[in-house]
Amino acid sequence: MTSERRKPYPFDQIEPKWQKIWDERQSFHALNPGEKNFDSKKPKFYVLDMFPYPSGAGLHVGHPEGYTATDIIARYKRMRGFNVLHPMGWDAFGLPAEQYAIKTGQHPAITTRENVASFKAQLKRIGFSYDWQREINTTDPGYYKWTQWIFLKIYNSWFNPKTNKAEPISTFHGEDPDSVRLAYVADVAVNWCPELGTVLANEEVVDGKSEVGGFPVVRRPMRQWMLRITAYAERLINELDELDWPEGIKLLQQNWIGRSEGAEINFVVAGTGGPGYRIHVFTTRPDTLYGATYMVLAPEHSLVDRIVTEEQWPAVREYRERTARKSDLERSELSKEKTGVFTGAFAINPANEETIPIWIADYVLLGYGTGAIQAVPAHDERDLEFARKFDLPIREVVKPPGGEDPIGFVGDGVAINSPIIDGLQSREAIRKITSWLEERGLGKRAINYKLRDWLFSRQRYWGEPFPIAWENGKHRSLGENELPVVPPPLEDYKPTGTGEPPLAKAKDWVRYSDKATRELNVMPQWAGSCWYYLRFCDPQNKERFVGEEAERYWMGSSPVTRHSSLESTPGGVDLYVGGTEHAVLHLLYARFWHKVLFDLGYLSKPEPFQRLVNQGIILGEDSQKMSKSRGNIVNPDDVIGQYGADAFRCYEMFMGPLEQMKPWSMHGVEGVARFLARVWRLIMTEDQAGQWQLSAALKDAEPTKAQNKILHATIKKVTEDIESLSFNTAISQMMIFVNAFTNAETIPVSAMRTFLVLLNPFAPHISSELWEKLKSPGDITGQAWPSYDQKFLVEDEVEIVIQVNGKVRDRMMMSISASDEEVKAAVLANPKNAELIAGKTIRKLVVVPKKLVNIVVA
RNA sequence: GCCGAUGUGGCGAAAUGGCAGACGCAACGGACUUAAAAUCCGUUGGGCUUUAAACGGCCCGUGCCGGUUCGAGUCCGGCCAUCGGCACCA
Repeated sequence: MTSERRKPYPFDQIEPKWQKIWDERQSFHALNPGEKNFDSKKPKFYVLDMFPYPSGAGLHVGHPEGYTATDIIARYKRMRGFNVLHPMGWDAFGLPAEQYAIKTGQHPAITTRENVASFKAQLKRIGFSYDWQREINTTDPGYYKWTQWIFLKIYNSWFNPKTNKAEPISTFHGEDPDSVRLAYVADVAVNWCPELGTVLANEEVVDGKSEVGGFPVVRRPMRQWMLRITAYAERLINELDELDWPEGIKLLQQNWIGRSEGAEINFVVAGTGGPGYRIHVFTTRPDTLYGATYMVLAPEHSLVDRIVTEEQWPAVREYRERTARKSDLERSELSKEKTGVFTGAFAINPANEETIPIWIADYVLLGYGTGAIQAVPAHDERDLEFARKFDLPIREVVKPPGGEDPIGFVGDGVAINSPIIDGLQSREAIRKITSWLEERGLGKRAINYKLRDWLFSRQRYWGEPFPIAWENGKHRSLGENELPVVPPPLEDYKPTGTGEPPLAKAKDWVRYSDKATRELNVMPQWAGSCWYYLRFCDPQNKERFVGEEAERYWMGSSPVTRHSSLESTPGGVDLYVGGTEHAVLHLLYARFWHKVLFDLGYLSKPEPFQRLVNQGIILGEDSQKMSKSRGNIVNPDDVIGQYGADAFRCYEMFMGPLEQMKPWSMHGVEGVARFLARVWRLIMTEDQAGQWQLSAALKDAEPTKAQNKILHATIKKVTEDIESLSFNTAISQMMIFVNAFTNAETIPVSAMRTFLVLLNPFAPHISSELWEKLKSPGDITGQAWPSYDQKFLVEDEVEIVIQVNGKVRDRMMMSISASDEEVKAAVLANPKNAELIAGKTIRKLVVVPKKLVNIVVA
């Protein structure tokens, strides 16, 4: 015999069998409204996974964690009578395929096709109930045609501040529509990564290095496409309120958007007076205006050139060049020590007409606020550090409430040395000085956001080309009838190294017409994932990015979930599960696109995802992050080969709470596999010849009272636990059920059938097979979810715990119907208790009905 | 530095303010077996104690310190540790 271990039950036969049946019957295909046999009486449920990038490395055990959770929900909801949309697809544009193409010359489309095929095979092997007829791929021209189409909608829109929403550009009546488009071109200092030969978004840069590959990143001005996501900052914050997302994720987005309320104040450059010589600063603390003893402009600020004095020019020029050369990494590394240079110019403080020096320093960022600040060293840590280093004056203008040292105090207190607002609390002082400034035209109330516009172009090959042509230095959109814009075939995918995109190499393709050339940049990987959940509703539609009726149905209101108190929820997808790594980027970008399309009237809801759940990371057996270098990666194929897909699924869920980070354990898989084998042997026994036969203990008998109790307790617990995504405890309860029936002389078939239905979402293969073996009617996936009967759960008697001063001393059985008074009397009559409380005074007697009595004595 | 999450046996974990450790793993003991695997049954937080042995009895125990309460893993205040996010955002 080889070392091949005998399988505890024949999962290696039944799992492929049922997967094939589901495929052939298309058991999980969801019909759209208007299709034949569509049942409009059923409520809808849209349960979505974050679709994967099909990498060459294949699936690891982290992917199927969330996928298993959603699959359980999908199967459960179907049994509860919902029309369930549960799709899967591929986020297949992106760097790895392109890098691979550079190395091997193989077209990314080929690698992508191969990787998708192996990912799909792996997912099918786990038995997920995806509707594969709805499979989509972001690199499919039939898909990215609509990604480009949405870009055109964004390009041809502007954000009308009066209506607070996006409108077609034709409704804009200003001089230059190009200045307000939601997609625009700007020369911006971008994160240029020489190694990758491309520009990266802020979010793709970690600690001054590229997130992919860890290469150094430097700042460099380039002409780039930007999306005006900042126009939506307010709505992106406010409309989080009614979403059922983890509070932590909402907070992450709020902080990312970073709303600050304050004032914009105008300073005039001394000795000039012209309107072109005003410095606008943003501050959250206008009440400290009297404490401003100098000003700082960002080194790149446009006013610097015009105000620097003759003798300061060399120093300023030298400083600017030095900061421009700094990479992000250097800027943050050197941030401990403040640097800066005096411009030689002075400004006038509008509050007291005082003349204060103007400096430049790289601790003031061009991209935030107005790129200029009033420096109040007494009440701002950074200004204080700077003032101390360069020996600038420090003036206290806020008195701390607790009598702390006012120097460096940044909290709220009472205004001092500030004639207009002296004696006022900070909050009140802010209000007063802001109106004072407003009345005199010296400033105004203002709100600022940390959020920047979205850098939307990449100098790469493997992405969606822009549907844009250039003529005489001006951009214009291509017609919708020209979509999709397909990237040209290339022999050489390598970056040009100059910052010019690889598409420049396709000379014929680039020439759009005699006069016009094509845009050479491609879109970032986020583009395809910004709207894929919409395409799933109607993936084959050739006329529209999503059919109106399909969108209204799947992205519309579903019966109110318990997580929301609202009549109608703002989000369309009922449950979205994925990793926290997308907490800000993908989820913010998708919300932004969704809102634009909603404003333009293409969608029925203002938010894409009503309920979001983040699955926790799965660590290796050594409790370390899984990684190639640690050699602790667990491959699902190995686990399934040894224990079966059902055991794999159940273990993924049994490990612990879904949201929690937890380590993998092969022993744990074994335990769950044993549980499934026990389920099998509850119904099947092996005869002399080694054949599986129906167990002799199976009878068409009524369950005993005890059996009914545990059966109904299991129905109750499993149902409630699935609803709350507490899959681990649902499985525990099913284990308790199986333990109770193991060794039972009589196993009622009816109880087993009910149990198999409960088990089905978790372990669909074994439950399907046993359902069939029991000659049960129909297919198990078409069964109705069982409900429990309270009458089986109630007992005649309950155990009452007796405590003395909070400590358990005894327990006794009491009738369920006993009144508090009867319980008290019985407890006091109990001889053992009498002994315990002998010689003491009873101070109090606490009775918790059906549970406990606490005798408080002294 | 700021924000957030987490902290319970040897391990993964469970517990509407009411018996801490369900369920699983590991370990140990037993049954079955020529033997092993598999399977089934049992023990298993720590300490003390009664007893010939067993049953039992008592005390301590949910990161640390304090509070509220008849009663706290759970609520409140303060700390510590680990992980994640942000980080010159004026």
